Amino acid sequence: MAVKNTRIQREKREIILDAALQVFSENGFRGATLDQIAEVAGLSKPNMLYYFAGKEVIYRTLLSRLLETWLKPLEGIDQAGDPHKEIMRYICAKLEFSRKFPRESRLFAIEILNGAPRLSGELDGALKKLVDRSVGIFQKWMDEGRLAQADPYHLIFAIWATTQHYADFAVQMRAVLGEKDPDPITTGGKFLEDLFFRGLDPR
Amino acid sequence: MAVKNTRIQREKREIILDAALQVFSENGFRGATLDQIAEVAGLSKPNMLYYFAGKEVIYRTLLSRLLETWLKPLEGIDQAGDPHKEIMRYICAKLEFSRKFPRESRLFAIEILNGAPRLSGELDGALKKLVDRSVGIFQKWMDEGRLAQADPYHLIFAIWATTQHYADFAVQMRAVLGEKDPDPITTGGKFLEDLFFRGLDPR
Amino acid sequence: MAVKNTRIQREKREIILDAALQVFSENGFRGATLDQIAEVAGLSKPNMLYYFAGKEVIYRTLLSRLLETWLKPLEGIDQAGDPHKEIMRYICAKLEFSRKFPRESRLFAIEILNGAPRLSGELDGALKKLVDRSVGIFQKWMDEGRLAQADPYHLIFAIWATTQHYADFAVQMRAVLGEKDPDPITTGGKFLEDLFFRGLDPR
Amino acid sequence: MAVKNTRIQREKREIILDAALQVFSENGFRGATLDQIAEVAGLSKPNMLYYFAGKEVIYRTLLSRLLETWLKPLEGIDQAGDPHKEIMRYICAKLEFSRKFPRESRLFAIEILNGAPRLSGELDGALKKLVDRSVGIFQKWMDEGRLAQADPYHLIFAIWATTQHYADFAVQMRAVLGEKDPDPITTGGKFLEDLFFRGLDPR
DNA sequence: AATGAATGAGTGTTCATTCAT
DNA sequence: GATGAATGAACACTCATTCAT
Repeated sequence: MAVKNTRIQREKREIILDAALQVFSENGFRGATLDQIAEVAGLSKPNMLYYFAGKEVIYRTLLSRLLETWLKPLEGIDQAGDPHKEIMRYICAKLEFSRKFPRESRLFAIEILNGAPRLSGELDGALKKLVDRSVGIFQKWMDEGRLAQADPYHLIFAIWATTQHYADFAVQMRAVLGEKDPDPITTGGKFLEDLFFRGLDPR
Repeated sequence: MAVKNTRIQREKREIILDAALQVFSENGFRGATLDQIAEVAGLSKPNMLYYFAGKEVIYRTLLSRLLETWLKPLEGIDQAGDPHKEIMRYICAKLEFSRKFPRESRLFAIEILNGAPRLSGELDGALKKLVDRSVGIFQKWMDEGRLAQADPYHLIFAIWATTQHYADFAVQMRAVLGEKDPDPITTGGKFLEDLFFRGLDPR
Repeated sequence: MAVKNTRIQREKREIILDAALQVFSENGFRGATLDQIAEVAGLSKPNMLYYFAGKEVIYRTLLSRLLETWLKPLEGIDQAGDPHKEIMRYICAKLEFSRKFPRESRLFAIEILNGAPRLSGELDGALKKLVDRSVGIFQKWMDEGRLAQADPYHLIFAIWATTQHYADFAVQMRAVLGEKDPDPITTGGKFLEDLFFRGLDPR
Repeated sequence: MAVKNTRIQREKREIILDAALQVFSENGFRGATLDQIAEVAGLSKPNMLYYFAGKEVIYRTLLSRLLETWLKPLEGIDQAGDPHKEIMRYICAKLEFSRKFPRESRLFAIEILNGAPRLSGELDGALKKLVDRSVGIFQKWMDEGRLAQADPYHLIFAIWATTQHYADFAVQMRAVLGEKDPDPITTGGKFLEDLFFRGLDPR
């Protein structure tokens, strides 16, 4: 079936993708079933398959759409800006992403953990290009003495790791923190500024 | 039938658990099949089920065993030692874990990402207790001015996030780094010392 | 709703039946899908079902229409004519049918092979009557010494078998003949005259 | 699962193939369902799939096995023998095949009718080779004046067509003959000798 | 007259688990 | 201890048909 563009088509497709996000992010690709997705979406299974050709298609649509959103903030780093502010802006953007879109973050994490079988092409392509651009900016800043010398690639990895952790490992955080911290992401934001720009050694 | 403890019993159980680790860490609980595990283990499926009552049992055995290993290094932090050295020792221990046991790390990550349905009890118990102990040490160091003030819980989260990232997101790292860095974990170790103890602001 | 008979109605019905012939003759009744037929016909599936009540109806319409065409030449055998010429005329008519309407021939063959579940009534009726008429003519000719004595029923079967073979087993023929015979049906016509009226024994 | 060769394996595989022959020959590949086959075989569907990897495998196993049987008699034509007797021996062998294995004949016919999608390789290979051999013998006989001149390929086609007709179009024969001929194949054998070796022209 | 949307009943296949030996 | 055989419950996907407009 050719993809139509009527209002109802767009709406239903959104509903399905949202349901799919829910289910896939909880169980990964193989762990999710179309029955679950259809139930969450409030559709019959065949009706759902009227809008998407199959499980794989739903998943890939979800992933590629997600990758765009996921990469957006990285483009926003401005070489002309202040390094400290620019990096904190990126960290905060990532934390907000973890707050608002934890399911998307988990879906992405699961895909990578499983070896990114349905994403590898895009990782080598779009992602690599964007990372290289940011790395260039970081390197420039370091060369100009506006940023401490440190491996720029691993800096990006560290930002990703720490910020996504608030979405991906939320269950563990909650288990550890209990009731102590009702808003770990906000606390985390402050902590990360301390960590990234002051370090742990006392002054 | 009670689980026996003959040598052959123990050996076979080890072989099965190792195979299960392989398979579960690649596909998660639902994505793995007993057939795969049995094949990797070199046993027939019914024979495997002679040693473990079912899929769930294999998985849980694996997880709880893993949790022990996973928590060990945390116990090693010595309040009497030098904070910088102690924390770096822990970071390096975790990085080594990522290097030597990436499958274990991924298995653990997948379980948490899926909401830790088969681990929640242990997270609230053993893990929380051990974290609280370390947090106490960090807090003490901070109070004594030997460590910069920063949220000790989030410090632990940051250590976990950054170090485990080298195992869990290895595919993504390789896609981004290409051939540039043949040994990201070693580079990462140096980077993390820079990051954690010097920060990004230039001096 | 009664079937109307406007020009457009008739035209659309023809288009559908032609598409159905195409698809049914390639895959049999169960192997064909309404989607395929609708696509070949260039109609939407519900629109197609506006003209025919269902899959079964399309198939039966096709079959009964086919049976008429299929039986026509048999009526043409003229008792007053020359036996040799009359029979060869029938054989040639059947061969032409195989040349021009191989899909119809195959559809018919598949239906019979499957036990003629949707045709049995018509076989006992119209077909039997017509065959009996021809058999009567053959018998007469034999009684008059104008045709060699041979079972007249099996004579008809042999004509059917040999002539339809050129449509129904065309794939096999092509596999066997390769490029040797670009026009097997013409060669077949000559061969069949040799076979039927001279036999294989040398004179 | 590797194909085992225990007694029970062989027996069950035979039972399944027999059931499959029954069902496939009635409905063709797409028309047949594994449920039907399993029921005829008296097995559960998954159990059946323990012995054969899938529908396609069952079908292909059946076909290739059938092709062997089907080609056997063709090898038996003896160049040193009497042409009339040798050909009649082949015709009778084929008629016996139609009598004893009508389901096999129909399965084969349906496959060819559908364009031989799962047999084309074998048609070009084994079949063609064997036909060419027989054609050589026929041609020799004709050159020696021991057989009337006639296209040898089409002679084979005519033999196949007329003899297989007794299996493939049995339903139609019964409809036409009614109760008149309780044993059409025997009658057919006599008729075919008349037809092939005497022709229809009166002497 | 036409079509987008919807669905119940299949249909081939997988899989954890059990049975029998 | 070990394995071949068996199965119920799923699961992804198909399809003829119906509904609503």
